[in-house]
Amino acid sequence: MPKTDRRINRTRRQLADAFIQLCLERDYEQLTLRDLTERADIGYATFFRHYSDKESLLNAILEESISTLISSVNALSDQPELMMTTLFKQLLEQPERYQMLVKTRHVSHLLERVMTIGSAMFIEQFAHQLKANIPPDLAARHVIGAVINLIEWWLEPSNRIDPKRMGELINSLIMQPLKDNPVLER
Amino acid sequence: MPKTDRRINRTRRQLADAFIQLCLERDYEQLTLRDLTERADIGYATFFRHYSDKESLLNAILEESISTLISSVNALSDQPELMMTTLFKQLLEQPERYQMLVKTRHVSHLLERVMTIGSAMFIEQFAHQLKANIPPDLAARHVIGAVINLIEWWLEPSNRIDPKRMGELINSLIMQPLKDNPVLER
DNA sequence: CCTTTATGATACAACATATATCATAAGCTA
DNA sequence: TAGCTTATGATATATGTTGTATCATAAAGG
Repeated sequence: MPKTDRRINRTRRQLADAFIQLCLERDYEQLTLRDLTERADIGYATFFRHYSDKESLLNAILEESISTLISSVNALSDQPELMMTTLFKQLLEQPERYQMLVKTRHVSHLLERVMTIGSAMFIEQFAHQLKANIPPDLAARHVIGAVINLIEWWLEPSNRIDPKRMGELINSLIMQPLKDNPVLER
Repeated sequence: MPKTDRRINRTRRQLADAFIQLCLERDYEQLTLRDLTERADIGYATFFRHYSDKESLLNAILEESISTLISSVNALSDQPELMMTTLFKQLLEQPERYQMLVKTRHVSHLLERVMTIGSAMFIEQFAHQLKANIPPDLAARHVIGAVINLIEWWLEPSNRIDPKRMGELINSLIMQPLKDNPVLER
């Protein structure tokens, strides 16, 4: 792999940082590339030498973040609660970045992206012990959607409770209710 | 209350219909007002005589829909499962409209809007029987976010399972796990 | 040190938003 | 039905954004 020019890395880092800042300050929709390049302190035309448009930059940040998260969590797919705890610890490394990502999730189609990744993991872990009469599609969607929902809540600075506790809560509120525990049947 | 000119109602109905169609065909972001007025078959400038911008039109549709939903569901706040069943039956009256609304939820801040409405209802119904150590904020956010998530899933034409069953599933997957049932304590 | 390449600045075309104007058509009222 | 009122359509225009092209300069790499 050829190493990349320092200037390229520098420009892209500035763009990503400015993008995250501005997305949290105002709405993604009304963030213009002029604002962005000004905040990033690079020339306007330079933007297009790296990304074709605003959405491409967002997707680049998303893909990089997903890689980071996957590699920190991948080995724990057989221990859902620990996996969640580890995930929240990782989010704490760059909370603003992940806040931006969940805030703009409709643009990047983050949910669909995570569904693709997480469904296999989910089915392997849960499908065989699903409660009767719960459509597996619905179950997978519920787990992933509900976790992303709580992540979004938790990323608000005043809501950042202990990652371990978040793991426990997610386990008892989302994971356990899916399992075929007789006492849960109505 | 003064009755409104037929032309006004007609124009607004055409705009709303075209808006719903186009939002489902492509993304909200790249839907232009020229596309919209052309599809609605009204003059471009006429749009601004009714709404100040694209977002205002969306919010008008949202508020009208929320009113409809609330009045169909309001009396059932003490029977969560029946309330959910009734809600899903109501969604079936105009599925495309509600699909559009959940798809554009980031623009209209639908979640925040529903949180405002639903939190009071939620606290009255659940707060006194919340499991120990679950922050009420988190619980409210979880219920409302998870229900909206399943609504979005269910509105896909191939996922429209029986409303009564959806009520049962939501009750067992989302509502019950919040309650202070001893057997659920770990 | 010399070559390569990323950047900054600038100009420009295409397009979208938002407003203003005026003639016309449609609706309301008596 | 007649006549007044008002919403609409068409058009022109100002403004701002996107995306591309060009060229001189500065920075990086070998």
